[in-house]
This record gives sequence, C-alpha cells and structure tokens, in this order.
Amino acid sequence: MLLTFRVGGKQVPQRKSGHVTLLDIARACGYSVSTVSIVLSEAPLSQNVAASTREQIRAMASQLGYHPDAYARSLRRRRSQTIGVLAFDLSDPFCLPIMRGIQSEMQRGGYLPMLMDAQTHRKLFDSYLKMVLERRAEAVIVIASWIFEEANLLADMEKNNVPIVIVGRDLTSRGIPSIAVDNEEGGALAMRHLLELGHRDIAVVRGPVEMFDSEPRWNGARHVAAQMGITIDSQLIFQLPDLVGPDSGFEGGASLAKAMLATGRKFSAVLAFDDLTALGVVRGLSESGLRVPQDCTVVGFDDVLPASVATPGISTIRQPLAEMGSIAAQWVLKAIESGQSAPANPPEVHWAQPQLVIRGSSAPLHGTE
Amino acid sequence: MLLTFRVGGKQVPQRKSGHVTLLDIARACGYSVSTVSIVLSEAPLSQNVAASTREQIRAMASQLGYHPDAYARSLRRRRSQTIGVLAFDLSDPFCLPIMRGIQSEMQRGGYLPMLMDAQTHRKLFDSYLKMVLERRAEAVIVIASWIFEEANLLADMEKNNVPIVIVGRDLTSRGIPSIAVDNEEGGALAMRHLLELGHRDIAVVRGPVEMFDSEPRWNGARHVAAQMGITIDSQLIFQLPDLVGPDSGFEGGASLAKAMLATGRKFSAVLAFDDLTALGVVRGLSESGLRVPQDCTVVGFDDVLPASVATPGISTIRQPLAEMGSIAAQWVLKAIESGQSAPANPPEVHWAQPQLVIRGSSAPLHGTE
DNA sequence: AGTGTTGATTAAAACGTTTGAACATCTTGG
DNA sequence: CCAAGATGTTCAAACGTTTTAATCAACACT
Repeated sequence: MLLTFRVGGKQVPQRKSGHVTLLDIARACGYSVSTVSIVLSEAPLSQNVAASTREQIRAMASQLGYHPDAYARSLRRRRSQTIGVLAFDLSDPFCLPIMRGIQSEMQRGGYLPMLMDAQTHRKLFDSYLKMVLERRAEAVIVIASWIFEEANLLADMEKNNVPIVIVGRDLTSRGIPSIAVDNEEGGALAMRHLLELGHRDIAVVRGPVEMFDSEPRWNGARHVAAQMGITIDSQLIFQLPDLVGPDSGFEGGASLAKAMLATGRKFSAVLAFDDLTALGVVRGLSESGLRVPQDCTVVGFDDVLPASVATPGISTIRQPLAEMGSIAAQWVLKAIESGQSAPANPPEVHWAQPQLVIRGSSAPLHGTE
Repeated sequence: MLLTFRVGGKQVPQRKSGHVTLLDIARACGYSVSTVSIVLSEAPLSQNVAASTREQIRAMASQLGYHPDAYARSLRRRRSQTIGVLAFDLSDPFCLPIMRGIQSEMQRGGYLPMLMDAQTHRKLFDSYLKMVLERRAEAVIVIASWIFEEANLLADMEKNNVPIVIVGRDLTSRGIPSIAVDNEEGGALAMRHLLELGHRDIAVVRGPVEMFDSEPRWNGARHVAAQMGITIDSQLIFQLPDLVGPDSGFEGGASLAKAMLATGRKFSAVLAFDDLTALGVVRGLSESGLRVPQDCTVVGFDDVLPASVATPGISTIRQPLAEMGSIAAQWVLKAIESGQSAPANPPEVHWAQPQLVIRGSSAPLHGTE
C-alpha cells in the first residue's frame, strides 16, 4: 500500500491517497500506528510514552506535513465537532454579524461552524440541509429563513437527534427554539422617535406579506401612534411587493417613494420596513427633488452596513445581531452537551431588545428648513 | 450494538451514535448491509437487485430518516467532495459575489464549498487553513487575504497534494495560481472618466501601504493623467492609514476628506481607493458643507452593495467578482480532476477586466452648478 | 448428470483513526 | 528467584461506508 521508489537517490514515499497518514509516520520512524496516534492526539496514554519517542514522532509528523484525517477521526470518535449554519441569503448584510456572533462562541467550544448560503433558493436550502445531516453536524443553526416547507427534513433531523435553533424568526410554533428581535418594540421605538421629532404626517412602507417581521413591526408602530392620538393616513401606508431579487427592498423603496408623492398627500417622515428599503426611499425622494432630512425624515430597521455608511446615515432600529448569534450558539452547544436532541416543550424563545440609532436621516419637523 | 426495547408495544431501535446507519436498515428489512448500500448509493450493481427489494429498502430508509454518513463514505471513497473557501474578511462586501460565483460552479460539480471567515485575524486564518487540511478538502480557494505568513502551512498543502488558488490578489510570485482584477486598468478607467468630465484638479486617496491593490491602481491613474499632460498636485495625494477596524476605509475617507479641504487647495473630484473610502469621502465633504456631485465628484472602486444603494450612487470601477469566483472554482476543479497537485510553473494568472459604472456621484465640471 | 449462464444476494476487506486490553521488558522488594 | 509494579509499546477491534469477489439458487442446454 505504501510504495517507495527512488528519486534522485532518495527514498520518497508515494501514497495513493495523497495524504500523509499515521501509517506513513509509523513506518518512517519505526513505531506502531498506535504509538504514533497516542502521541499525536495527545491521548492520556502519551504520558507513558518515552520522551525521546515523542520527540521523534512529532518531528517526523511535522516534517512529512501530517494532519490528522478529520473523517477517520470523527468516524471513530463519533463526534464531528461541527455545527451547520444555514443562511437563507448570505448577501443580506443582516447575516454577517449574526454569523460573527456564532463564530466567536464556537471557537471556544472547539467547534467548526460550516456556513452555507442558500441564496434564497428553496431547493438549495433543502440540499444544504441534507448535506448538513450527511456531514453529521452535531447541531444546526438556521439564519432567518422564511421557508420551511421540507417538514420531512426537519423530521429527519429529529430522527437523527440533531438539535436545531433558528435566529431571526420565531418558529416556536413549529417546535423550534428561536431567537428573534422584538419587532413590536422596534416598531414602537421607530414611531416614538418620529413623533418626538414632531412629525405627524407619516408614510409607512410595510414589508412584503410573506415576511414574518412585517406585521409586528407595524403593530408596534401603530399602537404608539394610537396612544398619542395620531392616526396614520391609510393612503400613506404602502407595502413592498413579494420579493423577487435580492435588492427588491431598495428598488421597492425607491418606487414606493414616488408613489407616495403621487398621492398628493402631505407627509414629513417615512417609516421604512428595513434599511435597504429606507435607502430606496431616500433615492426615490431624491430623484423627485426632495432632500433628506430637510424635506423628509426617513428611518429604517436592522442597522446594516449600507445604512451607516450612506450620507446622510440612515436612522434605524438596531438589532443586537452578534449577540443573537452568540445566544444561538450557546443554545446549541448546551443542547449538544446535554445530549438532549429534542427541544424543551414548549421550545425556548429569546426576544432580543432593539435599540434606536439616530443618524442624519432624521430631523425635527421644520427644524432644518 | 443495536439495542432494541419496547415502547408502547413497538420495537424502537436505539443507537448509541444517534444516527441511523445502513445496519439499522439492513436489520429492519432483513437484507445485508451490502445490499442496502448498493441500493441506496445507486451503485451500478443496483441494477441487479430485485425491484421489489429496492423498493422495500428505499421505503425503510426514508421511514427511518436515513442519511449516509459523509465521513464514513469519504473515508472509504477517498474523496471528500469538499473544497475549502477561506475568506480573509467575509464582512467585506467584496467577498460575497466571489463566493456566489464559486458556489454556482461547485454545485454542478457536486462539490460542497466549506466557507470560512478569518475575520481579519491571522491566527484564525491559520487555524482554519489547518482545519481545511484536516477535513480533507480536495482544494482550497483563498479570497483576498493579504497575509500569507504561515509558509509551512502552504508547504503542508503541497505535501498533501491540495491544490490552491487565490482570488483577489496576484500571488504567482509565491507559486500560487491567482485571479485578480487588472487594477492598473481600473485605475486608468477611473482617471479617464474624471478627465473626460473635465476635471483637472483631482484629489487622490490611496489605499493603505499593506494593501497590494493600492499601488497598481494609482499607477494606472497616474499614467493616464500624465498622458493627458495633467499633473496631480502632490499635496492632494492622501493615503489611508494601515487598517485597524473593518470600516477603517469609511472612517479614513471621511477624515481625509476634511484633510483635503484643510490644505486649502482647489479640487473638483476625488479618486478614492475603494467604495467604502468613497462613501467616507462623501460623508466628510458633506459634513463640511459640500455637496456631491455638485461641488465635487467622487469615484470609488469595487462596486459593492453600499455603493449602489447610497444616494447619490457612487460611480465606481466594477470588478467582475462572480466571474472571478467562477474561474477560481473551475481552476480548482480542473486541478482536482487532473490530479495535478502542483500548479503549472509558472503558475497561471487571470487578469479580470474592470468596468466603469457611472452613477450619481460624478458630474461634469461646472455641469450642474 | 454435468456444464454453463444468469440473477440476486452477501462476506469480507479496506479507508485512517482511536482505545481498552494485552504484551514485553525492566525494577524492586521480599 | 519469584511476585508485583512500573514503564514503554503494540494488538486488535471498532466507527459506517463501498466494492470486489464470492456464494447460492434456479434454470437451460448438451
């Protein structure tokens, strides 16, 4: 199996697999595979191995460029030290900070997060979920996917004892532990901000119907308005179309801004579903000759990168994304540790507290004119 | 090893590993592991298996929620069907489209890209590179990392016959096949654009010294200016500080914009190192009361999302990122197929052609005033 | 009855690890 | 001189697959 032949007078090991194995090292320095394994994996037994032997084996390993085969090791140890992270659309700037939160938590646990990007495609999502199962991820974190058709895949996760957590959406109704922002509170924060600035005529862009976040955000906003005795002109309530492309939020915002103006109704502020939409609104207003914030205040939701680097910066409701990711990671690690495949009944839910971030896109009514 | 006990009068298999295996299925329907394997993996031999048997096995597999163990399979087949994708900083919007290009190419090859994000940390980068090696990725694509200290890890890749390709940087000097944008041409395009708009007094923000892209971009721009007989005021040439945080481009651009104004020199356009820097410049100018593009034109480089959704949109030099990713993927797939671990000597390099994208941030000199 | 042929299934080895048990070889004390 | 530890090393089985070669039954043809 290990052929050796001479090249330039020197013995060169030639492997089929192309990878250096324990056997290669064992042969090269005259010990058994067991000993080599014990030394290199720093098993407890390695204390009984002569220091000189240890030295020799280590030296040879690094000389040959040995790296243990995670497949063989995982097979034997029955632990993959891997958790799957399945993002529905990684190009959504929303995902990154969550991912970072997950990652930092995983590192200390010695786990490798396998990140997969479904690119908004249901089929891809399913096929990745399958791969995650096949690669024996010990748990799965799903980021903000609003599809979950493949109930049998979920059932398969259960059959195979793989704990799962979703972040960015409340799916406790389906029995999945969830971490999500308190959208209602977020919507309320945004509306309160506008009202405090003195705005009374407020246009609203709601999210697409299929987006689970849309409803509660609007509810939160509406209640605050109602409490203050303000009514929102129903002619000024718009809704993003169901998403098609990745930047449909931006496009939608831009065209709805024009639609707002076309109604002829008066408004001094726009409450947008999310940051991209808000940026779209700014664009739309700008193309119609209106300036933000002088002529109209705009606020978004999420606090993603483009919102902070635009000028004016977009006032927004920040989600503590990294923290949410980190909590998700802690949950799955705990689930793995405790060996509990099934979530608590009812499954846990964590509501992250949103936070108002004031930037250049908001101004008091008549303040800067 | 497979214990069974009764629950509610029904036989329930109870596995240690928590995962359904071929053996479970074999027992459950009275065939051997071999047969089950042959059927479920759709090996050529499966044609000889009685149709009824196939049916039965498949049914049982899906009922139990079986998914083949990728570890065991890869161990046996000696193929992981995985390639490692190592991003130096995934939060750079630059990475995503590249990743998408890679992904779409990988899918058809049936490969899984394992995406890892080094978060700009050298140590993380190395540790992920090691993991990639351990997980027996059949090849590695590195995205735009400007560190490559760990020469011994690279040497290990060679020892283990793992082909590697880098995208976003020319590292052929280190013997690594590379895919990068033609920065010189890009710089030239940007400068030509400004000159065609009539600008003559142009401020420049160069990238940090450690950024390999910086020099050629500036060279391309400089040559074009020289050809047209224009000299750039050396007082108006600035340089971003070495990066510390992720948005140092933005911060740097903003503060340098103020530095430009502080020189008292006249300028009507700014050529920024990249899009985030350009956005920073816009912010800086705006805070000093200047409007873009009426008072000053700004162009960036890369064409990342924030540049397109800001208002005004940032004129920029687009890199064909998805295409670059796709080429990288094709290269590694080819390398895997041909079994050539070592790259050609000299290693191949692909120069992607940049493209000017004109947006609202550029205006002809005196055009809109 | 012997010889193929075909069709359906399986036994067994291998992939590269890890690990509990076993095996030598030395000390040491009785 | 043997029992009883230490000390250092190895055997062999196992993890869940895939795959080659083998088995076995049934059936057709000389």
